[in-house]
Amino acid sequence: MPASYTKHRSQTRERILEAAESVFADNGYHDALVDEIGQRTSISKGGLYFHFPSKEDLFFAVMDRLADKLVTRAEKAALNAESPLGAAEAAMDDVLSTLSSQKRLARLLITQGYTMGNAFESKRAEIFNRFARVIGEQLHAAKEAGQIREKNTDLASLVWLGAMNEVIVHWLFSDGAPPKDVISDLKSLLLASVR
Amino acid sequence: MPASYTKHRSQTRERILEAAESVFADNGYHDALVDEIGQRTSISKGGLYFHFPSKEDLFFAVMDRLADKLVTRAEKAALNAESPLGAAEAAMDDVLSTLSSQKRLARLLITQGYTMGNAFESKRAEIFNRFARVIGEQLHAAKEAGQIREKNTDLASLVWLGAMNEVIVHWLFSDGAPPKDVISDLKSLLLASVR
DNA sequence: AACAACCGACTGACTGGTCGGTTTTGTCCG
DNA sequence: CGGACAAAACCGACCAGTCAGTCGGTTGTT
Repeated sequence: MPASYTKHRSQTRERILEAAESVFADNGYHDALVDEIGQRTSISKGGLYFHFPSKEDLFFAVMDRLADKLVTRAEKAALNAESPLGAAEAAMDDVLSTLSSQKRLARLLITQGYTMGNAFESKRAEIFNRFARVIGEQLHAAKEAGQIREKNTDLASLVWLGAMNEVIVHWLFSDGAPPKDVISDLKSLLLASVR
Repeated sequence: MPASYTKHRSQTRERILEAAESVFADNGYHDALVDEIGQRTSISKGGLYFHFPSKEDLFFAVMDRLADKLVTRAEKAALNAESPLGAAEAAMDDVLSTLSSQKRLARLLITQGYTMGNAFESKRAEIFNRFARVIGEQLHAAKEAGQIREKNTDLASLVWLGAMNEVIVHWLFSDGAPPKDVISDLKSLLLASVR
């Protein structure tokens, strides 16, 4: 296979992922039509199936890509903090700010996968564990540094994540305030929980 | 319509709801088959549709019934506490204990509805708001009583609920500890968050 | 008789995935 | 350079399974 193929190949893959993200975000896994992804990319169904073996694979690829982007951003934000606890705050702050301006992606990340059925559970766990680890590592470091007194940092990171998740869901489903508007209140609640 | 009809009618309705709960819990809304609910009740599909106008209506009826049971239990548990904050704890405790022994129902309540697609969002919001209100009212009372210093009790109840939710999901998807095993640690975390 | 309750074969819309064929791209060699 | 060959990339009509909901008919109750 000539080298120049691979370049074009990955460009097309990216184009498909982009369109698929959009279609999945709007309709959820189940109600998303492969044909619609085809239309938005101007690639026929057969062409799509040349690049991805199944709708399910395509969806997982979309989710992994999205999680990568968000986790990478959050980790970078955490680097600029001067203390472990500050880093945990910064990561949280970054995720909530980012999603606040992209409601569709927030929906995709948090709820649209469930429409797939039970097969989604492990993928959801995988993705949320990645986020939990980012928070959890910082909380653990904060404990080592004597910055907080909470011992069960794994549980604490679950609590933080759950709180973030619920705030987002409330925004999505009940027209609650955008997450970024409650970041400051949320921070003091969660900081108080571990100190 | 003779009176004796209504009695038998509501019995049958109950039988259907029971079976439907089981089938929806195992398979999620989308993958659940109306025919299977028929088999488990020994009522044909046509008979089912005599009692419920659609699969969707049946599902919502199941969810409402489940939420009723849990909320009622939780409210009763809250009554025995001697302080508002104690009542909030008791409600949380009760829900987590109850669900710990009924993994299938926990799944149904927390994730299986999503498989329905976007139409589920408002029902999810409705149900979670009921739980949030139970917690929120107690936290509000606790604030009035000077028992806690947190002002934003609505946000706090969202945080509590989100934390509970995430603990349950972690148990469901990642074989984490059953919620009842972390109740005590969770309590101290959440109490610390508002005090 | 009148109406509730129930039956279950059938329909019709839906859609993921396939596959035989076509077009495009890159390579090799005279 | 050009033209022949192969592989990649793409096409889209079609297939096959699925399943909620329907409806004409039957049974049971008052």
